[in-house]
Amino acid sequence: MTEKDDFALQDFLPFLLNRAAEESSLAFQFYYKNRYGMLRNEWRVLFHLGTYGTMTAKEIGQRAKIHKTKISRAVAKLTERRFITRNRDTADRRSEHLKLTAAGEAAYRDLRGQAASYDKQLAARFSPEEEQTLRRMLRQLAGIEE
Amino acid sequence: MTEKDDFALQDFLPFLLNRAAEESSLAFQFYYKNRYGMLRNEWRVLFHLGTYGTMTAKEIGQRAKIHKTKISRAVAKLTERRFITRNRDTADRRSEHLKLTAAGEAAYRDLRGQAASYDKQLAARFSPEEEQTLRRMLRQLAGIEE
DNA sequence: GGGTAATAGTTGATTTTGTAACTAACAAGG
DNA sequence: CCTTGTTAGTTACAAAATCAACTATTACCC
Repeated sequence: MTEKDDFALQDFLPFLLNRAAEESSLAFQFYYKNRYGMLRNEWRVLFHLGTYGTMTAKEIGQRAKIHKTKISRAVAKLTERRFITRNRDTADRRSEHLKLTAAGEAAYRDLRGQAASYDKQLAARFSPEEEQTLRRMLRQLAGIEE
Repeated sequence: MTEKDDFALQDFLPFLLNRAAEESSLAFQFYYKNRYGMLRNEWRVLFHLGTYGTMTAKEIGQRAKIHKTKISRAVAKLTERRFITRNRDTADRRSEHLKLTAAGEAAYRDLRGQAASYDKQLAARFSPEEEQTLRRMLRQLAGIEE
């Protein structure tokens, strides 16, 4: 209809990235959703605490670039479900130190294993060099410092 | 805290993809939102009609993998704003053929130009070979046939 | 034909997200 | 100490996504 240009939606990086993100998230999302009733942000917070130990909401937000309201709600739900505990900092009583409970640890271990193998499966479509390049480029686009 | 494993959230492809998608969509989203008051799905529908000419809602959904309710609502809004027209198929009166109006064409042209240069800008961070590889890998992950 | 299933698209109820305003606590300068 | 500004985190309200049910039409097939 319109003049043929060499630019199509299928080539537009934001579109491609969104589609790839959605598609690749699907199978794993299914897992933590059905198995633990978690939402994406809850899984992310859980993962951070599992990986880095005790953190405050702010630190998680900075590292994962998740907005504070999302973290606040994720933390509330994870606490309610006894996956994490909150401890107010005695020096600065505005912030809280978050930490996984035993149940949280168990969920984390399970999900991390699942994530690792799923990641491997996704990456297996590419050569090791390609894979490395892909991750580097994505970090670049995501604005994540090396 | 927990045993150090070589798997971090920053390496998890679905996470990386999501972050990269979010980050890369931001600047462009600002443009079609502020300039045309469009939502992401409306811009996508517009772009499809601009690129492929007349299509039905179903066809757009299949190509872009957007759920039919999102398309239905996007189409309603685009029609209301006189960006597209709807024509019922005479043979199968369930489906409608959608087409851009002159105003829709104009918006499409503007946005496509904007998208193309934004895409170029994003890709400029990489070498031409890397860029090509990136798009191919993303198409792979997105499940878009070559 | 007449009944059942399938399809295109819409609508409504519920969840989830996004945005802004808010509370509580600390900081710093006078 | 008191005012002004900043920060950690929460909450309220609006916008959007999700999911299920719905209408209207066509297809199948006995």
